[in-house]
Amino acid sequence: MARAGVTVERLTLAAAELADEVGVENVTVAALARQFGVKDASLYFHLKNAHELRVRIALLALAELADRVAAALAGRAGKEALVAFANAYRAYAREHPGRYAAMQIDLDPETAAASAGVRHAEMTRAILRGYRLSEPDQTDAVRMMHSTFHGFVSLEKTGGFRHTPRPTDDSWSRTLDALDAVLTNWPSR
Amino acid sequence: MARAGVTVERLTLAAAELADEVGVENVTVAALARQFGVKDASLYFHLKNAHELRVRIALLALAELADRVAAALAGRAGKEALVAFANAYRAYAREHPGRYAAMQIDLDPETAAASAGVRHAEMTRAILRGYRLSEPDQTDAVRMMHSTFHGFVSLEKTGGFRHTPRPTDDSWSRTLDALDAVLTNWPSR
DNA sequence: GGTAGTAGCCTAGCCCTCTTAGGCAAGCGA
DNA sequence: TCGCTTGCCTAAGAGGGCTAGGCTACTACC
Repeated sequence: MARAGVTVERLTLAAAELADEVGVENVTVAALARQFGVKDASLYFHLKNAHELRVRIALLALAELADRVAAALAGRAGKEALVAFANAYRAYAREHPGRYAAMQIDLDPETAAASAGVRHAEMTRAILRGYRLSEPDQTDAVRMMHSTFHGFVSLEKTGGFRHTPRPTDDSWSRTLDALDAVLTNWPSR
Repeated sequence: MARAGVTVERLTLAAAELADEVGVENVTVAALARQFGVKDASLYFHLKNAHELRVRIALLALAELADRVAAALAGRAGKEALVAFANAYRAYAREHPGRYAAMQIDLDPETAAASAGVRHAEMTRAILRGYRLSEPDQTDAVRMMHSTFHGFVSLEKTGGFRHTPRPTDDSWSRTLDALDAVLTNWPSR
């Protein structure tokens, strides 16, 4: 019997695409096996378990997002950098809902530390260079920014903004204005 | 054979408690049936399907959270109201992780419109009375606030803040300061 | 107080998913 | 060419979701 040529990389990519189509919760080992024309049990030669599959999707997404953000950030500073970062983040979440959802599963500390999440955090910090904040305000600001981005994107996706007719795009750009304003004028204790 | 006395209300409550213990994704019809000393198939007399169970948890959580927030908001205004709202929100999410997670599943429009989510949105708007914002800034501000709260709580839970030693409580209170600052000084277009 | 009718539970059974154990064959290196 | 590793297989069990159809306890009504 011919070999199907299954590798962890190909599995992960296929799983990520499947996640974007049908949602992470429906990314099943069996469905993936079908796509590769292989029996489900065979995938356990490449994978420890179904959870590992989801973790791999998350790690892939984290890396892809970090790349995108890095590209968006290149050559920009201040508010321009903030907006570019935010838009890259939101665009990725919209284009890849399944991958984005996978990013939200909690990784164990070592995995997280080795992930592109670290790079991501560094870039968020880099934005703040345009706003001259010192510690611990910088950390707080990074957390607030990330919270706002993630919260907005997440609520937008689950329909949390649907009861008001105002276009979410407009709210998004005004939210970024507000974020820029508060970063330039960070309150003292 | 004696009747077990299963009702949709008792099922929902038990499911919500189960969700807080083991996570929504592990709230299964079978597990619930075991808790009631009943066969799993019997629950389909009370429930359309497993998804309905999760939706019911979400609706319960939405109502409970709205109650909590309403209580916290009573007699307060301005920043005090903002902080009280935010803390009630975060406290609920921490005490009831499973219920909170269930709140994030997307409800179909009619269900959402009939849910306590509406009450929740109204209360968020009520906070802004202390900040004299007119439309559409008000809507944008509501969305930004909700995004920040949800994003922070959600990232905190999944460990998104773990790579920095700073206590999340401190970042939380500073984020609220920042939010208050930007609401009092909302940027013009 | 007997007797419908229905609400509440049950068994049987199907399909799907996850996962382990053990087997066979393809293809590479010696 | 031989053998060993790698990649796939079948078999099988556990558990969850759900449907169909049956039995029983309670209710309401005459």
